[in-house]
Amino acid sequence: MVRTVVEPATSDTEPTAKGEQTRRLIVDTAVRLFGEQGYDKTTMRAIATAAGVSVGNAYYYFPSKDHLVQAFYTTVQDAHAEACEQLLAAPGTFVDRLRAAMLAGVETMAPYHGFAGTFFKTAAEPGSPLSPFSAESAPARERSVRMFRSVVDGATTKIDPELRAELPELLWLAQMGVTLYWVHDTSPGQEKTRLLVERSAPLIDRLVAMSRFRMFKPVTREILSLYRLLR
Amino acid sequence: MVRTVVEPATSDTEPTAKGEQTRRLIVDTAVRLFGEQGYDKTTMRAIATAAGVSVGNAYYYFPSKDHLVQAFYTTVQDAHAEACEQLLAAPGTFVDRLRAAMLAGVETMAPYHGFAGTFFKTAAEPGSPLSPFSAESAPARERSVRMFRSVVDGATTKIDPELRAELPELLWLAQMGVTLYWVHDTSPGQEKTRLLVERSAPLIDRLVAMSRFRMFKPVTREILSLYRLLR
DNA sequence: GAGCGTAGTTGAACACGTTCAAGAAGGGGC
DNA sequence: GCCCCTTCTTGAACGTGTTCAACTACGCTC
Repeated sequence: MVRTVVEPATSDTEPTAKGEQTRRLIVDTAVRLFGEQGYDKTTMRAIATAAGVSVGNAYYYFPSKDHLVQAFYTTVQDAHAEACEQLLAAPGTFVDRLRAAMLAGVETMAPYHGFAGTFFKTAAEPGSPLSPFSAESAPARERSVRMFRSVVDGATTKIDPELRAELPELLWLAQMGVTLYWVHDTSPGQEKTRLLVERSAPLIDRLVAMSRFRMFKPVTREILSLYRLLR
Repeated sequence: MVRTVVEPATSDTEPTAKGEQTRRLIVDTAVRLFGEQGYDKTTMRAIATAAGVSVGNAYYYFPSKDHLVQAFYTTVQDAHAEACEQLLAAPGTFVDRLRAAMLAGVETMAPYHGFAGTFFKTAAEPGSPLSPFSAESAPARERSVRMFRSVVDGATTKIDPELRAELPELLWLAQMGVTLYWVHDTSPGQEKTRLLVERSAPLIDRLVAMSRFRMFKPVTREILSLYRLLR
């Protein structure tokens, strides 16, 4: 029996060899073109041509152009997570770790600010797979939350245990807010967003610290309970 | 060919009589169709046909389909402002007025929840005239802020003067947040959004009340200063 | 009235995202 | 070899938002 180069391909990551290859080819080409010339300028025909396949073939693998952007989105997010891993290796104060993580996010996205808006547009649509709240985004979202959990867990600062459990998700939400601001930030080099991070990190730190005092318990509880109810 | 009968329509706000009339005709038709069948289903050709004009004519008055949606948006916002005027006529506690105003907003938007998402999509784009932060939206935004100022001014509750000045804008921002949640809210009748309003109004009220205490001054100052810097 | 310039109007044409019926490639089972 | 089934691939075709050169209607001056 001749062993082919094709491995068993049970059910793990590759359904079939051939298909996965063209899929990758299309994704890579699309990601490259998105980065080079932006979302709107990059047409499905251009992607297909550059990848050496037909338009219909791209649609065999991706239901829509949006789904191709998600691949791009994932790439950026992976870069962010990777950058954070190094930054958060050593423990430190909560404020330092938070600032570092958030700043890394802004830094990672920076090259794409020009066309981020046009894909942010589709991400804002409720039903879109690109929406940060969508089921399709769940892996990326969880990865990001896990990263913020590491921010919290590696922090030497004291944090109220009840808040601590939910804090990673809340910080992720804050990061979404920063991203929202960043997308609309027209200041040169998005310096205003950097300012926002620089100053809101200590602010969040202070609020977290305050929540440990007895007199803030009711309001902290209320916020947490409301958040749990509505997410 | 059906000719619409043109009456004088003595100009009070119109630059020219004829143009303004077709403009209105197109807007009204578009708004009607948007409400009837949603954003995506309503094509520019359908609008033009229903209005009895050509496609190109619609583009003579409106640079894009998005700009037509803005007319719809303005209509809804006007309804909200009008509803609030009655609700806020008599003075009351801050929390009651805030809840009433925000709830009225949700109530006004409710009929359009089905297709709100698709137009929200374009509103989220940074450059879009539909963006709540855009120059084109300034009148609507200012009207809304003015409404929240009336919420604050008519309140019998004591409020820190420094906060009081910025509070209307912050409340408008909160309202934007509620709207953001509302758009993504898939609960029946958007009851979760109503819950959000019901419970966040007392929360905001409590935070506002707390900000009067001496020990909160620094953090309040920092928040306000950061907000002023970044808006 | 004649001429002229601006405002208003038209519909064909363009490029795009997306769909689909049709075909090609590949791989077992006999 | 042959058949059959699934996976993959194609490109023409559809409907969309948008553009544009051409045309018409109107108000103005002389």
